[in-house]
Amino acid sequence: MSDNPVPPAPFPPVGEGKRGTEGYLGYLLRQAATAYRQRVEKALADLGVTAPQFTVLTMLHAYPGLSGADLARTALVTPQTVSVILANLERAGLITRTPHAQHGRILMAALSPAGERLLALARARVHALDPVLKDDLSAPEEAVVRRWLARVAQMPG
Amino acid sequence: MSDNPVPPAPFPPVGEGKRGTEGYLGYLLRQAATAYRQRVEKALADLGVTAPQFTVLTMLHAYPGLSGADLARTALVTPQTVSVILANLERAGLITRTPHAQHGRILMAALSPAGERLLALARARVHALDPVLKDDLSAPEEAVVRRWLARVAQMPG
DNA sequence: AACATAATATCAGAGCTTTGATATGAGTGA
DNA sequence: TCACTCATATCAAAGCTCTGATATTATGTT
Repeated sequence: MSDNPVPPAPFPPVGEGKRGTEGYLGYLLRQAATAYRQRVEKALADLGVTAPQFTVLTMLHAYPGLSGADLARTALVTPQTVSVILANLERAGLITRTPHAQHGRILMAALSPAGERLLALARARVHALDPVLKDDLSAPEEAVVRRWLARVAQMPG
Repeated sequence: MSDNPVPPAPFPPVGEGKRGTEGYLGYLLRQAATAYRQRVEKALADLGVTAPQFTVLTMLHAYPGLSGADLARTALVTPQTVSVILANLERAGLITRTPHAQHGRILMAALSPAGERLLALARARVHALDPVLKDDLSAPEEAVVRRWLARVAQMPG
């Protein structure tokens, strides 16, 4: 057995040591965001809307008339990415796009009535996840987490 | 002007109110992870390796011989996703895959010499980002953030 | 031994995301 | 006016990610 060419593949413990709180901050951030994104996708799945679509719908509800470029800057993604999401939302009849009055090139997006209805359902599902996300953080602890997340999001690319 | 069919598109302030520390925790988490992922991709771009590939290479360096299913569970993604990443890594000559001695179906992955060399370069780049990520957190604050991220990552899907 | 169950791997399709390239429109300056 | 620059939008290709389906291999049950 000792000269078996195939090593026994030591199994990494989950949530301990480098796989837990001792790991790299970036690794932890990625794992947490991945887990949360999947919970959001799961909650929205039967509504036929994806997490990125929900993000765009939410932004358009808060700020009707945003252009694709505006949305891209706000969501920290490229204009090309937003273009794909907007195309899918428009095909689903959830948004409308109208040319800007003065600026001929700009397309202003806004929720359709169907989009508003769907967003109301989606918001309830996603917001129900936030208390779980809050875990057992105390108020000062939550403030620390919020401040850190906001700073990381705003760091220069 | 008041009956202009095109509203003036109020511009959302960046980093304030709902777009800052007062926003939903889930929104903040997504924004922070997106911003960090893009910084990682930027740092790795000229090495020809992506962030997900770096993650898999790192795991295989720490635990040689992991199967695709093992990697999927560790990285919190589906086996199909890992399958795509492994195919690209193998095509690039960065990993090798050998059948398990007993378990005929399992393919054990490990870094090739080229993969080890590339990972060493990539690690230096990515690890250089961690101090920046640490921002100006005090030791107790960092502990709070780490504990929260680890918990969110381990919450049931 | 035969069947059922579970784990592993992969194919197919859809959507998200990036970089790079292209076209259009607005504004500025020679 | 013409050219230059900038912003907006989109196409194309590559990679990541998901759900759903399929094939193969072990294992456990009868």
